[in-house]
Amino acid sequence: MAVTIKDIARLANVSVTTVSRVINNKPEGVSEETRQKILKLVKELGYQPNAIARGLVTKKTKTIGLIIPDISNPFFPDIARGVEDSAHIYGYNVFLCNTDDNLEKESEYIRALKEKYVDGIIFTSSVPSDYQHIMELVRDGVPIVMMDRRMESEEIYGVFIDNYEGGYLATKHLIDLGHRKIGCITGPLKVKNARERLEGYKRALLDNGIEVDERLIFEGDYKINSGIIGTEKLLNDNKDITAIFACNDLMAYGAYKTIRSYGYKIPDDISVVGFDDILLSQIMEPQLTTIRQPAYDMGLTAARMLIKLIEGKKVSKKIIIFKPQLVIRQSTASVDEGVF
Amino acid sequence: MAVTIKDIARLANVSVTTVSRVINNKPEGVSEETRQKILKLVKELGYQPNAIARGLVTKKTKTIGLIIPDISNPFFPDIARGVEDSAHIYGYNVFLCNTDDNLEKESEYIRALKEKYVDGIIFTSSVPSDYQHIMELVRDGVPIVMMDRRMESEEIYGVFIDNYEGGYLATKHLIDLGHRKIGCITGPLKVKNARERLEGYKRALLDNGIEVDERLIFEGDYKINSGIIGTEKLLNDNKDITAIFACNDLMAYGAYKTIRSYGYKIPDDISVVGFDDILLSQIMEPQLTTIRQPAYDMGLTAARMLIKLIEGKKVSKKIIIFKPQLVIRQSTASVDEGVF
DNA sequence: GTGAAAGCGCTAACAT
DNA sequence: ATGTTAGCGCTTTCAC
Repeated sequence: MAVTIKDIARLANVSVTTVSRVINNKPEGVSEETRQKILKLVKELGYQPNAIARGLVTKKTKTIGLIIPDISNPFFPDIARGVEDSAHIYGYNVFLCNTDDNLEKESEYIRALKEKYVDGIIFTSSVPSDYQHIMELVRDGVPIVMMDRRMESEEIYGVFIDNYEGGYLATKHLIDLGHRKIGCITGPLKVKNARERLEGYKRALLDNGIEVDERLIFEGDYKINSGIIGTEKLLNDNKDITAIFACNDLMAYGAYKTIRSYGYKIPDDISVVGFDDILLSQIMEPQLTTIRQPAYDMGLTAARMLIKLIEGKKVSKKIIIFKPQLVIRQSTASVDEGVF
Repeated sequence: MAVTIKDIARLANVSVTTVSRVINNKPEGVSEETRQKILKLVKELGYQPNAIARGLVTKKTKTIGLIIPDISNPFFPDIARGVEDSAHIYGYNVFLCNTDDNLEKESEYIRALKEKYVDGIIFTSSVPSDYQHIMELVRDGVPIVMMDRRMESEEIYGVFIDNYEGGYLATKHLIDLGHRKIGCITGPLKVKNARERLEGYKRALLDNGIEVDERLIFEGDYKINSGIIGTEKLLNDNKDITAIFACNDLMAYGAYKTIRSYGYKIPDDISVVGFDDILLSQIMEPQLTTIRQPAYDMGLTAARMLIKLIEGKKVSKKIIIFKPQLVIRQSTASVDEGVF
């Protein structure tokens, strides 16, 4: 049997109230003498407060939930690490939940997290627009912060990256290099960030007097394989294509594979730009030019925001938007004019 | 205010006991009629049991802790995913804890997890041999399962890979290809798995009549940079080296970089073998020959084992050892005899 | 400065 | 088949 507050109280000849005051560092109403006596006993007996009992009365558990699609997708570990680091600093623990973008699993996790009285939840999931269970959380007063997945509602706090600008930057970079026939392999278009990146791509084209050609757009799913297939389709349908913007690095890697198998060289024949800047992008050869998302910082920020919300502190902005950054490496080159 | 068991009881004109019986699916002692009445109310009011209150009395929280060095190290996400999947199946949630192999952080997490009354803990950490706080957990009766980090104690459950055999396989493969001067970049030797891989390397050498040459061994730390530095040292000190066994894939990648910068070709001039088989190893060029660890399965297995322990079920084996597997890709080739 | 008592929401003997 | 009661370990009024 673990030692409880009662044990300490009995041994110190004081009430549990007094012990409670000491272990919670309440400054008032305990003489230095008794405080020391209690602290001594706490140490000797290795007393650890029971967070469950405490949680039952305070309704606070110092626990948050992190809901992501899949921790083994290389984009998420950095986010998770940021969230966890932030949480740890403030004395919180984090429940890891993988939904595989499955609405049902997401609901299950939400239910479980509510039953366990987490103090708040961070969502980094890319589920379509069925936000019902999320709005329900808001209504129930559970603090939540969205990441990556933008909500329409003004009610909701979140940290995001400017996906539109990311798509724009990537495309603009290619245009500046002289490319005109630029393929785009998008994420799943039911996901908002995928639509935004695509919008950025289109706008950059338009701003530079290039028409949007639907045959140059392929809807992928952010996984390697769709990069492979998408590039095949793009290459087959557009003989004059000189560049591909893959809307994440994993698909860019898929694009590499196909481009190679067609006997083309990167970037000599085809330039490629990715999105995310995961470790992979530095390891691929040639190293991938990509749009950097500061995943770790975003995780850090989201958790900090959530905890402020939980603790009733002022949160200056409801929405924090990080700026994407173009990282130029070796997968992009200017169009060799001789080609034309 | 959330709806409680009392509310349901009142509205159903029954006692809380009866409600408790129903929501916990106790088969005995509730008429079908009242059961239905209660279930209906539960649904209507959206009643969710308070897991904190339940935990306080049952001393079970349906929660486990996962302690790893760093989720952003590419080796751990798959493990974490396996653990979480397993946990989810059995109705458990998992706390993610990153220690950075820092003993102090590990202790902090253990304390926090104990305060939160997790039902058990999985350790995948590579801290040196200060096992005191772990033995303390065992003494306290907290079920724990070790992964990757082998304990001397017979008391402790765990799932591991045969690191010795992995090291042996890697080295033997190189020897079979005709290599004689084989460098080895180890993990941090305070970590047991690092020592075991090195042992496998040495034994394979010895078994094939090759002397162990300490100048061919460099102690790294499982990070990219030590692969870079280690290879520089190895290459400088041993002009006739033809192969390198990097004790994980990240260091193998570092080795690639150095080998390239010296103007050598892989595998023509230098063969490289890694360890882990993370996604990276397929993306590197040439694709890395490596020793595969079934990380996801190991996570799955560890969590299943832990939960059996928690629930008092029979666990057939205290220690489960997975077999490593040599995955031959393109970074190894037979020694060009012309070299000699 | 300190303590008594109530109660958080639930489970589990023990009655009936 | 159902209810009464005690109590899990803690915090929190309120009183002294």
